[in-house]
Amino acid sequence: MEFDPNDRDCPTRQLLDRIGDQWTVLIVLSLRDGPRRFTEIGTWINGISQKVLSQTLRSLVRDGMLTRTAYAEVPPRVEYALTPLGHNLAETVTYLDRWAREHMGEVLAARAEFDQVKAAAR
Amino acid sequence: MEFDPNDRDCPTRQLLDRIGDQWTVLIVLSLRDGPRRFTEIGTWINGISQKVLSQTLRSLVRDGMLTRTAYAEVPPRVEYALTPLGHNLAETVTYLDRWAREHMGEVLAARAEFDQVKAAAR
DNA sequence: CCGTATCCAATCGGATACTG
DNA sequence: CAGTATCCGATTGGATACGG
Repeated sequence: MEFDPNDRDCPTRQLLDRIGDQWTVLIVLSLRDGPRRFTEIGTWINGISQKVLSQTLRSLVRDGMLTRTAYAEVPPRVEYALTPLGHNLAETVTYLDRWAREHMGEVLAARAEFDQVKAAAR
Repeated sequence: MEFDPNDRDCPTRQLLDRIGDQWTVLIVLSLRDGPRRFTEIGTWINGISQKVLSQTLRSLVRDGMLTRTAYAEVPPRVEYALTPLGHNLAETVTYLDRWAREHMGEVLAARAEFDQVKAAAR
């Protein structure tokens, strides 16, 4: 069976959309080194709201990337962990992470250059 | 200099956001094999509107990923091509593409499983 | 602690129409 | 052909409040 992301109706398009979700990448990265609790993830990822974190986690569980384990304790404890499939994604996403860190300087420079030329054109 | 995508104000966050843009990935992929024209890209990527294509291309040029070359012909011809930086991103994004194609089946199965269990719970 | 529910502002993105 | 401009519906996501 073949998948073609260019096709609007191909499910891979949905997958790329998911990765495209800015939060998915960060959540997956945050779980590379082992399971974490709900609040831990939220703290690690600066700026995500509780609602969005909850939504994103749920859909990642649904897609088989994460497992959710609730312990019957007081106070309650819930841990999220990557599945094998999730780990696989994490590896891929790690390339993105590395790329962003390595090339951010070039991008910033390109932007400055672009904006300057544009301003000079007036 | 260090970058931390977890920090809300870190520019790498913006970079990941850009990659997160569903269209960026597809546009970059469409240019892997060489320069293409505006309409070509739009045709290859099923479902993108002219407006969004235009916007996305412009910001990719600004970020130094793409070059835009306009030829003084009638009818006009404009070609977009990856810069070295863009090629670099393309390689990284190719991993995503491959990942999506290879694991789409598993994701689909996980979803079906998840929805079934959820339905049975009622 | 770990969420869900609701409201609402802002952004996104499609459709359409119009220029160089 | 390669865009830009405008309108507008749909989606997103934050803030807040509340429940298990």
